Amino acid sequence: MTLTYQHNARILVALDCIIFGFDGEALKLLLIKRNFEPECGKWSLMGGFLNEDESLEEAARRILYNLTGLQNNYLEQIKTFGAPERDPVERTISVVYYSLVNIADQDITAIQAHNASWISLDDKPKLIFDHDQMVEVALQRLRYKAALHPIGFELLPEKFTVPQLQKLYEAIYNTQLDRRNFSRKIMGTDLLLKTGEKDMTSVTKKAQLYSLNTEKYQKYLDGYYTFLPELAELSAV
Amino acid sequence: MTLTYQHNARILVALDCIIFGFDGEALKLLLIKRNFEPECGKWSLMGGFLNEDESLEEAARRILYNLTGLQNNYLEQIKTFGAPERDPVERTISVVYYSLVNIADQDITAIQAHNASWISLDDKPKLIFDHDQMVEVALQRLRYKAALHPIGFELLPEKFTVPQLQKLYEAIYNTQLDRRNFSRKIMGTDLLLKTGEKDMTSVTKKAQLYSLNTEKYQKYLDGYYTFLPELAELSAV
DNA sequence: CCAAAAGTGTTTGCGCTACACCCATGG
DNA sequence: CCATGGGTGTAGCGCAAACACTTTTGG
Repeated sequence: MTLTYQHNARILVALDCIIFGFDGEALKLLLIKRNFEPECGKWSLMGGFLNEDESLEEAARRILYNLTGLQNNYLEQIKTFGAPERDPVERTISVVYYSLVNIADQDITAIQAHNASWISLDDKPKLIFDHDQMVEVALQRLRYKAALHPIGFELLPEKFTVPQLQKLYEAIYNTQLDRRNFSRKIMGTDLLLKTGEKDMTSVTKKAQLYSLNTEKYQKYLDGYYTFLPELAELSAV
Repeated sequence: MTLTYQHNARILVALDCIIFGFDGEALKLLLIKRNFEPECGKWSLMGGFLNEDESLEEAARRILYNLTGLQNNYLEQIKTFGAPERDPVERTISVVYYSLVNIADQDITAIQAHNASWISLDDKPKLIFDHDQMVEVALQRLRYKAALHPIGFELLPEKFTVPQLQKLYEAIYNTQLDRRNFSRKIMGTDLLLKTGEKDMTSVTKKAQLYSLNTEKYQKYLDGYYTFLPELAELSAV
């Protein structure tokens, strides 16, 4: 006799992705204006269902790739939502991931085909089902993580300036930082490599362009570092 | 026509619980020596399947209650495991929770009925499926969380001494701490209330018994606090 | 009176914060 | 030469780490 788990419920497993981006000014979300049922016409996260033969992370990457054309982004599982009535169509649990992408790398055609747009966190519309709650948890997690690990870089282009990095952190934590202290702290990590180039888009003094020291970056990711102490308390869980 | 998600796969959803306890000396896990299939005779975490009408947390609490007779413990979702072949019987994803319990409160009859025992982390046997990995992630998470939030108290009895609390932290992080600095740091939080009683089990000087200031405790849980700076780097993620 | 563990005090130094000042660029 | 924004330096303070000493208890 072959062993089975006969009498237990089989349930739909969905995945939803919170996709963060940064345009130099504000922290943004890639959201979908649904042109399909259910809740057609309303805003939601990008999602999909788990297939029989793929892992959760594979499914999340597939969904992300379909929407943005991007692969190998920073992707992290956050939490699984499973309230019985969360999807009115049928009992569905949803495994939620968040990803960090460099807006400049996106595939605009793919995004438009899905009827998606980048929307500032401040302008976020109400989303369907429990997606608002998912965004809330994702933002909390991003703040928590970015205060202790240098994942912010994932949102920037290859080459970036220190003031750009600062703007990013200010957007994530919705706060103001001291230019001098920020610069010293970041420089102290040895995470930045001088490229020798300067940011020519600026009108006044051109800032140095840096690239990420990927070797050190890996070490900082594996380890733990009070990246921005002043931000720690803003990242309460 | 009613809307359905017809063509997508329905999948078994399991829950597995990592149950941490502390006996005054070592950090322990409540593990099951399986007397049922599959993998009968081997060690595993306590688990079960999600029912149609319950939420994930409800299911986790049900499983925890069945094994220990305990309710209202500290319980937190960690991660969902979903590799296609993780359960050889049938495709199953597993939502993993960890809980902190006071060993003294357990229901011994229930535990024995499930063929479960408390086992020190150091003596942990190999577990079935991907359960070893789950424990690994749970321990990481406990360390990460306990360095920034005072959840350690959940593992202790109502009344406890400062040296007991210190022993607990030393067990969690597998390290030695300075008595003087530890005491000062903990006292500075105003989390402890003097009971006036003393620990009579000790042979030499009897230590003060304290209880938890639950009001302040809630605030510390909601917020963020570098509880034990020296431990922060041990809690890398 | 001694050993073992609990409790209190003190110094030192590093790192965060809050500032002031100089440099580069375009108009 | 002036406005804007980038880059570097410095003083003060608070907290954590590394210590020594006293107190309580049982034998």
